[in-house]
Amino acid sequence: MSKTTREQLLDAARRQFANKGYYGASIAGIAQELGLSKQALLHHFGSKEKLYGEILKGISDRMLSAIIRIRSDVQDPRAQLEALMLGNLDIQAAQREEAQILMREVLDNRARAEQAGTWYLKPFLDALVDIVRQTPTGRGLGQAEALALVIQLLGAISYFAVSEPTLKRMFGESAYAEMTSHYPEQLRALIRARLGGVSSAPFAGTQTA
Amino acid sequence: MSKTTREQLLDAARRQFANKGYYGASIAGIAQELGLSKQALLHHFGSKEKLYGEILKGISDRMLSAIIRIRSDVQDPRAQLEALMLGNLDIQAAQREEAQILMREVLDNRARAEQAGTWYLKPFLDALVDIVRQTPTGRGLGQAEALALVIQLLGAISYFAVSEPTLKRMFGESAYAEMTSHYPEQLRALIRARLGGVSSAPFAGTQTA
DNA sequence: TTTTCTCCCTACCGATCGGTAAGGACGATC
DNA sequence: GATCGTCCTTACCGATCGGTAGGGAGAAAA
Repeated sequence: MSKTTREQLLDAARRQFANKGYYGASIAGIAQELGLSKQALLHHFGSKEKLYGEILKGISDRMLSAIIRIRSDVQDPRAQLEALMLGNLDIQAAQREEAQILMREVLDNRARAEQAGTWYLKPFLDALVDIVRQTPTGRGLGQAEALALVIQLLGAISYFAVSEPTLKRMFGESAYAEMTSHYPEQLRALIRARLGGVSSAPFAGTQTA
Repeated sequence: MSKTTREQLLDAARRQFANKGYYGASIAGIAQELGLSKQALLHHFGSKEKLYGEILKGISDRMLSAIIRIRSDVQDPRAQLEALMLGNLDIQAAQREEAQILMREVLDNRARAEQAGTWYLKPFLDALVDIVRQTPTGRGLGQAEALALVIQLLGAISYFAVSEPTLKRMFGESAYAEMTSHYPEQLRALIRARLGGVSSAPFAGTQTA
């Protein structure tokens, strides 16, 4: 409740960038959500580009810290993957918006500030490839094959997070809710089918014998 | 070489809509690609919305006819899935652009002409769910669970098609090319791991015993 | 030759975009 | 009380957007 204007603006901006994209969202529209003029927004962030950059940085920071935390908390690489996929890239409101922003970033391929949108994805992908190649299935794979597998898994979860509004409209609220309730288990099934099952509970952090 | 102006405009429009999105692409920019003015484009299509609609319709027609063709040509449902995923949603230039457009359509969630972007996706998804529920693995799944599985598979391939420019920039042309060469086999591995292997060649259309 | 149709042009319109300029309200500091 | 920085305002700017109005070139039809 005691959120600063700046934080409220960031929230509104994240929502609008996720829903309409960078060009589709206007700084006037974002500011209007709080009953402010666009110059109030410019006062806090300087320019639209800088505002967007701050949102990207927030996403990046969250992802990287999640990697570090999970890699130190969890031992089994397959459990690490499950935790990263189901935990970090979760399906909560803010997380889904972030997934949408990332998907747009990947789609747009624009040279925004020296590929600001991609430099921070690289360490995330590298870490995932690294983890995959530590699993029994992944040990036999080359770098490119492991990357292909990572992209598949990322796609499986991102696509779901991203297509929520469309799926809702297509199948109705209740059908979508039912599907959502099944999605984590289906995702776990996919990861295990492809990489081999994890011995115990996903977050247990099974010690390396 | 004897492509009509109209067809060339459609090609240019598809490319620009894929790269920049609906709002990012301008009709003046599309027409300029052929050295024409935007009124030349408006003469052929009437409005930007109608131009975009024609492109969506083209994608829709291609997808639906692929479903019909494959469902009649191939018997085994798992082989149908493989054929639809690896054949229809292929990774050629035009197909990739179509995948990008569809991804943007799914992301945007705008009410364009009574959800023009989604009505034609529905039968495609319905068909895929139908096919999945004919496989040994899918027979035990409810509608929602089967849909979740379909979204996973669609995500795995769409995400790859869509993130090509980003991946290229991140890992370099050669690494991307190597990954691309491995992708179909990795995708087949994913489908088989999740749905059970197909007895013989994927396109053989194994008769129902 | 005149008419008509196709295809494309220049010129212009209102709306909206991101951003600048200048200043008012208000609390803290001196 | 005067000064200063924070936060926000209205007013305005140039650029670009999709779309309209009207006309010119040129082939086909009369």
